[in-house]
Amino acid sequence: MDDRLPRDFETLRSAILERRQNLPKRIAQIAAYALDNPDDVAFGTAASIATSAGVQPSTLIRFAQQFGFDGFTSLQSVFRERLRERNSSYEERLNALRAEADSGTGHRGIFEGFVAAATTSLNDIARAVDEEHLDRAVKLLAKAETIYILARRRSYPVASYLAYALSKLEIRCQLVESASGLNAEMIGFAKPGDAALAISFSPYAPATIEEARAISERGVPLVAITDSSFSPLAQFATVWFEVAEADFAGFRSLSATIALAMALAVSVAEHRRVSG
Amino acid sequence: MDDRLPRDFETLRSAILERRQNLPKRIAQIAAYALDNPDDVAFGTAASIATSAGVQPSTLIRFAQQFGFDGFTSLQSVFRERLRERNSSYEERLNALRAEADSGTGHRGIFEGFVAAATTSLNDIARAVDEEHLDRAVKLLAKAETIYILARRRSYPVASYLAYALSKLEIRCQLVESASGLNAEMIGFAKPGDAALAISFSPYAPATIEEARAISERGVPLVAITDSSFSPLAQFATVWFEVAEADFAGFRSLSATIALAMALAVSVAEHRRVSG
DNA sequence: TGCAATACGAAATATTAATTCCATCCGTCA
DNA sequence: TGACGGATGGAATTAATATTTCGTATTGCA
Repeated sequence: MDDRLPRDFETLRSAILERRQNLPKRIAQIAAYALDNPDDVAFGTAASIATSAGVQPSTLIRFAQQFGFDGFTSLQSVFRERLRERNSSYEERLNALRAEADSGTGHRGIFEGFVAAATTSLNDIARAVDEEHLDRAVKLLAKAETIYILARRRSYPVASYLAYALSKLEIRCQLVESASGLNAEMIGFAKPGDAALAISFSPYAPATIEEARAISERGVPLVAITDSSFSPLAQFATVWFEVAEADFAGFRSLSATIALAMALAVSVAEHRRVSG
Repeated sequence: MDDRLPRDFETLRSAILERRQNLPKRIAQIAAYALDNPDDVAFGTAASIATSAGVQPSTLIRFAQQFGFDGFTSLQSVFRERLRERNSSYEERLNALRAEADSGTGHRGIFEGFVAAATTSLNDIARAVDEEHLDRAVKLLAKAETIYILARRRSYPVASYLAYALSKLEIRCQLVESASGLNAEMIGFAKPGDAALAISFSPYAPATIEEARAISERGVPLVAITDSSFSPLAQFATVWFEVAEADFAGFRSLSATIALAMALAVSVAEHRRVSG
C-alpha cells in the first residue's frame, strides 16, 4: 500500500507503470484498462468501468486504494482533472486563433494569425509527406560528397537553418547565396557525386530556378521542396516534396518547410552513421 | 417545450442562443452559466452546478427538459461527449506524433519529431505572449528610423526572415550579420532614434550579447526575444519576450520565434499606417 | 502437502445524487 | 383589484452509485 497520493494524471501514470510487475492480476487488469481508456474512467461509473475492464466494482476500489486514494471517487477525480486541464481541442483552438486574428483586436490578433497559419501548415504536412519520398531523398543526399543548397528570398531562412544544421552534423554543404555574384562559379564545382537541395515557392525566384536547372544539367541529383507539381523545380528534381504553407498577412509560415528540412538533415546524418 | 433533442454540443449551443430571449429568468441564468462553463457542467453534479449557477437543482432539470432532454443526466452527457471528442484530436495527435517519433520507425519518425516539436512550441507560445508586451514592443519599433536586427547561429534564420518581411513592408532595417567584420562599425551608426531587435537563445552567441550591450549603451531601445529571465539579453532589453522552443534531435524548432517576429513586423507596419 | 496470507467475487449496505411534488411567488389580464 | 398560469424554491422521494463486508478461491511458502 502506497500512500503518496498521485494528484495528477502523469504522476499516477508513472506510479502505475513503475509497479506494473508486482500488481495482483485483476488490479493490473484495471491498471492497463485505465491507462488505455482514461476517458472512460473519467466519465464512467464504478460499475460501468468495472464491467468494461472485466472485473468487479470492489476490485476497482481496491485498485484505487493500492495507489493511495481513499476510494474510487478520488481516483476518478484525477482522470477528470486531466480532461479539464486539456486545452481546447485542436480544431477549437485553431478556430479561436482565427477568430481572434480576424476580429483584429490589436496586435495580439496579428500574432494569433501567424500562430494559426503555422499550426495549419504543420497539420497539413504531417499527412502529406510519405516515407518513400523521404527514403529516396535521404539516400540520395547521404551519398553526396557536398550538398549544395539553393534558396532565395522567403525560402532563404530555411536554407540558412539547414546549412547550420548540416554543419553541426558534420555534413559538408554549400549554401549558394553569396552576395559576391559568384554563384554560377560555385555551382560550376558541383559534380555528379554531389547533391543539391532547392527550396522555392510561387512566385519562384528566377535565380533558384536557373541554378537548379544548371546544377541538374551537370548530372547532380536534385531534391526539391516546393509547392506544387506545376513548379518549375519539379521538372528538374530527382525527388521533390510538396509543401503547402499557409500564409497570414501575405507572409508564409515557414514551419512546415523547416520541419521537413531539419528532418532531412538529421536523417541524412543518421543514415551515414548507420551505413558507416 | 421543444422536443428536437440536440445530440451534440454545437446544436445545443445554437438552440440556446436562438431562444435566449424568451427563456424564463432562471432558465436563462442556467443557459448562460452552461455556455460559459461547459466543463463544470460536464463534471459537476446537479446540485453543485445548480449552486454555482445560483439556482435550485429542480430548475436545472426544467432547463434540461425545456431543450428536449428527459433529465439532467442526458443533458450532461452532451457536455461530456464534447470533452471526449475534443480530446481525441489535439493532444492525442501530438502524442501519436511523439510516439511515432520515439519508436523511430525510419525517417518518418524523425520528421514527426520535428513536427511535434514545432506544434508544441506554437501551442506554448500562444499562451505566453501578452498584448501589453506586444504593444510596448510595437510602439518602440514603430518609432524607430532604422531597426537593427541582431542574431547569430540558430537564431539567424529568423532574423533573415524578419529582415525580408520588414523590407517588403517598407520598414527600414539593418541585419547585422556581415561576414566582412564591420558589425561594430555598423552598430556605431545607431542613434537613440533607432531601435534594435535581438534574438538569442541559450547558449547565447557571444557576438549577439556583445552587440546588444553596445547598442543599448548608445541609448538605442532594445527589444529582445530570448528564452528566460536569466538570459543576458534580458538585462539590456527595454522589452523582452520569453519564447520556449521545443527541440528535437538537438535542433530547436523556430516556429514560435518566427511567428512572434513576423507578428512584430506586421504590427509595426500596421501601427505606422494607422498613426500616419 | 498444509498453512497462512492475499486476492477475488458477489451481494448487502450506505451514501450520494437525480427527480418529483407541492406550496408559494410573481406577473398578466380581465 | 382579483383570479389565473407559469415560474420558482425547497423538501420528499426515488434512483443510482460507491463502498463495505464476508465467504471463497488462489497463491506463496515452509
